Order: sequence, then structure tokens, then C-alpha cells
Amino acid sequence: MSAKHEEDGVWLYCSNSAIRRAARQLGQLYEDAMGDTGLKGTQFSLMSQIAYSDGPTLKTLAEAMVMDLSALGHTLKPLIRDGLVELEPDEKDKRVKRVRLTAQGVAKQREMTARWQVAQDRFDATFGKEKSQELRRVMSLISSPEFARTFSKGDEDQASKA
Amino acid sequence: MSAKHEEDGVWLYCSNSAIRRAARQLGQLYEDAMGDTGLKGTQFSLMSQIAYSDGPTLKTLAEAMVMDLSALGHTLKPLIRDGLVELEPDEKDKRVKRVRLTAQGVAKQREMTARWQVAQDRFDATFGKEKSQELRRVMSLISSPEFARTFSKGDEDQASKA
DNA sequence: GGAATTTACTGGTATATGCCACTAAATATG
DNA sequence: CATATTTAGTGGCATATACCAGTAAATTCC
Repeated sequence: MSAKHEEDGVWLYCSNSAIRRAARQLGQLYEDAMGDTGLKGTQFSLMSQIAYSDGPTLKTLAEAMVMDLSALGHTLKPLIRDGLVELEPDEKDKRVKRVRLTAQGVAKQREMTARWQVAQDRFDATFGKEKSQELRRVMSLISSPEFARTFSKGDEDQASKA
Repeated sequence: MSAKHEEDGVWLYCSNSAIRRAARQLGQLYEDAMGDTGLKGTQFSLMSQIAYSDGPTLKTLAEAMVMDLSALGHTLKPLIRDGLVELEPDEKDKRVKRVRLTAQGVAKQREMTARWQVAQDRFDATFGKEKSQELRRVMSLISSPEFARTFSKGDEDQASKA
């Protein structure tokens, strides 16, 4: 760390900073491209995953999203308040609550998907469709429990080959 | 969107969701690897960028970090409160405030850098050192103003070649 | 030079996200 | 079966991060 040029910064050295920074930028770009839908990109992602899953419990949804359980609960609050999502206690296990979209939520999610496609298409056009898919695969790898396990053990590689 | 397997989700289709999810995971991994330092990873990143920069203004720092100016201001609050960072009004332009680490902030940042290196090394070991650097480059590209411009215009590629 | 506009920052409000402590329900144990 | 332990959620608190509406200082434009 010595020279201070423009375009230069910690993100060129710290992978964590780099990915967070890119996440902020991409979040903005998608948000803008989707226009004002009344919902944030994160809310759309969450609703989409709920729709994509089959009546997930808060726990399993949190794991899938790689989110803290309580964070998920907090994030769902506004969506529940606005009648887009609802929680239903599980019959068998009374500790468990299942998450699902309401009819209104389903409609909203569908409506937003069209707008999302615009953003996604722009990303593919800008970044490259192939690279885009590859990026998602890499992000998915980093988000996997296996990756976390290997990382935490502080062991030598296993997921790399470069 | 049809089959509902495990390990499957919106992150395999939405680049925005994918990167956010990975950011959450990586944030956790770094945080854990660094141990309890009294500061969050984001705070460390911010302090490092401040140290790396040369008396940046709030504006330029926000741009470098790809953060909203007001978000940066809010994020700095706790650091200022804890005496790690300080703002100094610019002499020439009284609208401007420059950001810098206090002596205590410099010490803290140095101390944390050692711990950060552990996390970064683990990431490199798990993900691959080469791939890791490439990842940072890609994240940096996505975070660049040029990328944002191209994306926003909705134009065809320019940054891709895949 | 004075009004209009732009620029840099502040404060309020809302969502995003994590940790911790607590509760209730299910499961394991003796 | 009664108790210990684990599991799933909830609520409080703190930081992360964005948008919007001011405010003040600098710049632009007659």
C-alpha cells in the first residue's frame, strides 16, 4: 500500500471489500433498471426464492439465502405488513413456520419479474452472457456450505485449481 | 423456474441475488476469521480505504467505495464516536470535509490488518490465489463508472468478450 | 454584483443484516 | 416420565446502506 492513484483502492487487495462494493453497485444498477416498483431488489429476490421454493420454513429459507435467521425475520416484516407474504405455523412441528406468498404477493412477484428481466438482460449485454452465468456459478460456489467449511478449517485449497 | 431441488435457487439465475448472497457469506467468513476486533469488516474496509487514500473528502470517498454519500456519513458515525476517524473542514472550500484516521484509528487499522491477512490467506487458499485476484479484478470492473454507464444505456456489450 | 443553480453535507426515515438473549416446542437421556 | 439439551422463532439493539428534504457554500449567468 503506497501509491494513491485514482481507480485504486482496497478493493483491489481485499476480496471481501471487492465483492461488497460490487454488490452495492450492482444493486443500484438493477434497482434503477427495474424502475420504481415499490419494492427493493432484495425484497424481490426474497419473494422470488419463496416462490421458487416449496413452502420453505424460515430456517430453510434463511439457509438457502445464506442469511441469519433473525435477519430474514426482520426482512420479511415489511413484506408481511404489506400483505405480500404470510407465515403459517407448521402442523407437525409447532416451532416451525412456513413462508409463502399471498395471492397479491404472487401477482407482484410476477409483475416485477418482467422488469427484472430488463435489468438482467442489460447485465448480460454489458458483462457478457457467458461470463454472467459463470459469475453466478462462482458466486454460488463461494456461498456454498462446502466452501465455508473449507475456508473455516483454514486448510489448503480443494476448490481451486488455478 | 420449475424443479425445486436443494442447492438450487434464484441466485443461479439472478446475478444481483448471486452477488449479494456471496457478499453475505464472504462477509461472515472474513468476520469469523478475523475474530473479535470490536469492529465490523465493513468498518475495517472503510478505515483501510481512508488510510490508503490521501485525505479524501466525504464525496470522493463515497465515490471510491461506491456508496451513497449519506450512507457513508452514517457509517462513519460510530467510528467518529469511538475516536477512530475524524472529519476536518477543508480550508479552501468550506462545504467540503476531509476524512482521516486518528492516531488511535491508525493503530487499530494496523492491528486489524494482521487479522485480515489471515482471512484473506484462507480465501486465497480455498478459492485459489490466481482466481482470487481475477475475482477482484472482475468485481472492480463491475463497480466501475464505465460499467455503470454502459449498463444504464442498455447498450450492447463493450466490456465483454466471452 | 445579485439571483439562479449546483455542489457537499446533514438528518430523518426505511430497509438490510447480524448478534444476543429469551421462549416455546421437540428430542434425547437417565 | 421428568429433566437436560437442542431447535426454531421473536424481539431488541447496532451497524449497513439508500432516498429524500433541507442547508450552506461555491459557481454560473445575466
